[in-house]
Amino acid sequence: MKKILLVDGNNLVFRSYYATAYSGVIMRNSKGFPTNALYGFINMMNRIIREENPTYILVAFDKGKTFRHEAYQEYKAGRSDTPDDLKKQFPVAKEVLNAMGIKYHEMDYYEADDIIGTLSSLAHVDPDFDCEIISSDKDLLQLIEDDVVVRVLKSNDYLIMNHDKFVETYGVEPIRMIDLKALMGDASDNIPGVAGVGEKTAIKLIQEYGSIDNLYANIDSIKGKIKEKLENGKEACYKSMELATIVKDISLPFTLEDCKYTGIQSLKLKKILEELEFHSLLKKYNLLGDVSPVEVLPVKNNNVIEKSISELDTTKPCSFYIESKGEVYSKSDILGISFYDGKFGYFLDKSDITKYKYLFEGDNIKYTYDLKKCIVLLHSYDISINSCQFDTSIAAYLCDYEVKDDISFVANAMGYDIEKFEDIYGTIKRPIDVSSEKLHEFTISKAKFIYDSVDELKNKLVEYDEEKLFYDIEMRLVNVLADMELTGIRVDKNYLENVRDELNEKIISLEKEIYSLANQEFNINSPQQLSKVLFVDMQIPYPKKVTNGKYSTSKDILDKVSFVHPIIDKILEYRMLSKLYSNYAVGLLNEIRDDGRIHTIYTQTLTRTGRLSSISPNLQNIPARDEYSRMVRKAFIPDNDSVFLSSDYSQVELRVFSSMANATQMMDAFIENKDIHSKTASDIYHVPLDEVTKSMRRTAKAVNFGIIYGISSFGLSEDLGINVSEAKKFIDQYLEAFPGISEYMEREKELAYKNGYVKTLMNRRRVIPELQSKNYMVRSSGERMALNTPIQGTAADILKKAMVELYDSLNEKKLKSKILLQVHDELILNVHKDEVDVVKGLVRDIMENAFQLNVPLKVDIEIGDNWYEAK
DNA sequence: AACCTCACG
DNA sequence: ACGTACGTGAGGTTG
Repeated sequence: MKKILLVDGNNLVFRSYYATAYSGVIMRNSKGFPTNALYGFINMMNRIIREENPTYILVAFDKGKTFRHEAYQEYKAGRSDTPDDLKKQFPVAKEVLNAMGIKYHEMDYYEADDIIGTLSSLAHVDPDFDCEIISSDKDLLQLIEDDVVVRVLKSNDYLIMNHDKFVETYGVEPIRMIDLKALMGDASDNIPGVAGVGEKTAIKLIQEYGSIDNLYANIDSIKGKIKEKLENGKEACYKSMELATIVKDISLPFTLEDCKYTGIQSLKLKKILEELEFHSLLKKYNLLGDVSPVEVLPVKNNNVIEKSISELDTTKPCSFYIESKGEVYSKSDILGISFYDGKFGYFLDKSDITKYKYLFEGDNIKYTYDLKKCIVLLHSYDISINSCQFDTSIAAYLCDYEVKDDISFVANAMGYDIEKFEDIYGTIKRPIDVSSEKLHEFTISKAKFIYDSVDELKNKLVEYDEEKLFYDIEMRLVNVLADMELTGIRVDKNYLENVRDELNEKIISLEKEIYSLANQEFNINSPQQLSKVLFVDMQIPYPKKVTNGKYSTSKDILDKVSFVHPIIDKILEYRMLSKLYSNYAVGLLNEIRDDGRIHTIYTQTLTRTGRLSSISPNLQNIPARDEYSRMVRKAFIPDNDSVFLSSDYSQVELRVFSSMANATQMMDAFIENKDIHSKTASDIYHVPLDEVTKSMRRTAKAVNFGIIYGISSFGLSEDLGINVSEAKKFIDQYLEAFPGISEYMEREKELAYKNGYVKTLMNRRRVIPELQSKNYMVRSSGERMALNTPIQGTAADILKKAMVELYDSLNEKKLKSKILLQVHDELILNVHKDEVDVVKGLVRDIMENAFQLNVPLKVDIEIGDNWYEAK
């Protein structure tokens, strides 16, 4: 069976352009020619060739001059904002395809879609051909047949849509995509659709009526608003249908057989890539040196000469990379370690690690990727790492790359070609046997990437003004976190086992009660079954409007109907206990290591705001709010002769906010050390402080939280259980009572729109592409991120800074006390009994002076014999 | 793998 | 007219 790939070239070029253009800066070569769309396009084509290894391929383009539709004028209007910088790149894209040996086609009067439609239908009738269409445009889904699939491109990966999957997703045949588009329209293709009808309604209508024609034939069976909309939009609907229909029978000057993939023409490609200054791609295609005109070159990673590890010069800077396997790194196996000195590669065999201890402990400059992991991995060999001044994973994180455990993601995002870990070693289920030769080659290619990319990342850190953040906070924090992970926290296993058994008994008896109240047995953990039992079988009224035809069984819904039937409270209790059981009793017990301690792993390069995250297990979400939390928190205990000290920042995010917004009234409250929520209540309700009621304080507290999250009246109303207009009133009163805040928020948003990113007080950056979205929801969400990130991020910066200072200070003073945990605004320390007073003073001093805001920082410190009591 | 639910800040 | 609070991780069910 032959297979032809049909690529929507226009779509790919557009996507590549807008994927990077949003950041505000368009990539250009030294002559100023825009290259951003080409870069993404070529990489994408390269990936398609690599992954699909096609024998037949065709890329279709719009000719952009004349189209079949009368609606051309409108079409053109919709696209007339195509930037010049983008238009210029199309001809070059076609040259590149030529050089890559890939056929492309464009045609007067027709769109790329029509060329693809025609070829797919040719492939469909030809028994020798299967067909795969590649695009992110859902319009093309109408072409799906049993032997025609569409690879729908998503932001980072893709989804294969075949006939069955389409039917499953939309509940109608693929050809009905036309009818759906005719109803719901498509802004990006300038298809109007029926005003007021969205995806949900469209799907429902077509599922019910089968087609547009049948829908209008039976228009009288529809009631209300929808009927009105359909009648008003009838003309637009039929017009849209015409626009949405892809032509499948144009006459093409070539056949499927003519679309053979012929492979790269090296010289041609080299010339174009050089002109574009795509050095990484030249490297990828191995086109750097002399290229013979006939040779079709394979893509190769690494042609570094490997020398014996004993020859590595320990006085020169070098990069190293530890290749390791295993899901949780501190428990994982080292496969080998590579070095690269700018010229040669070296490989250190696992069995020789101890012998070459000096390579890590010398004071020459070193670079690596995920230094914390390296420290933890080498700790068991009794090796420490000195003078590692640059961690690529952290630098890339600060430069807003998406950082994963697998180095290949960052490397490929930066234009280097490193194969994915999985592609080399397979998965746990299906491991691939890797020869020693390959292991050396792959591992060295990673060390080489680290070495080669240092300058580029350093420059970016300078450009973004993040050097201090990088060197003085994040790089120093690596050592602190490594130490915390290695130290771990002691857990009373026996006690926790008792808790587990106790919970189990309670759960079993609750289960019985619930079954008898419901008069049936079912899986309480299944939201689907539970909603049926409650809202269908037992007829408990659903307290909210039903969305998507589904009942939610979440806590806030159940809370609202708890008075209706005693089963509700039982279910809520069951839920709480089973969560406690599986997540915090069994879950934590499974994480206790042989040393009787739990060693969480902190991820320093994950969150979009600068916070840490904690995994395997997550020790940042141990219950704290209700009485049950006592049971779990009591299981965490200090070492012998020690106590826990917990120190948490009081209202740090609000303090940061008031300082950044220069909200003087709120700042005064902090300066005068007043209860902030009561003070807020007093100001928005215009009553004296001593007349603030509990309910007023609760409302004020909710609004304060809302401010931090980037307030919306809907969100506040949900939180307070009031209606939206009341919530809006509170917000208005708040903004009136605290002059400056509203202006501050507008300023922040404006800046975010202008720059495309926001910054914390320590210059941590977050790019917010959502702000460019045409979708109101997505854009508003972006605005909330723009408001929240500087606050949450600055608070994170502050605690990180305090951590490195405290860590150094404890070491310098030779104190035995150690930082064990970080939970976003608090630290938990194991403090030796002799050191309690001095450490308490030290912690307070360092945390409260970690950063100079326009208001004081304040910490609350508690001491206890377990985590519960220290809180 | 995606979704729901719920634990934390 | 949209359909929502910000940032996380984990376990369970379901497709």
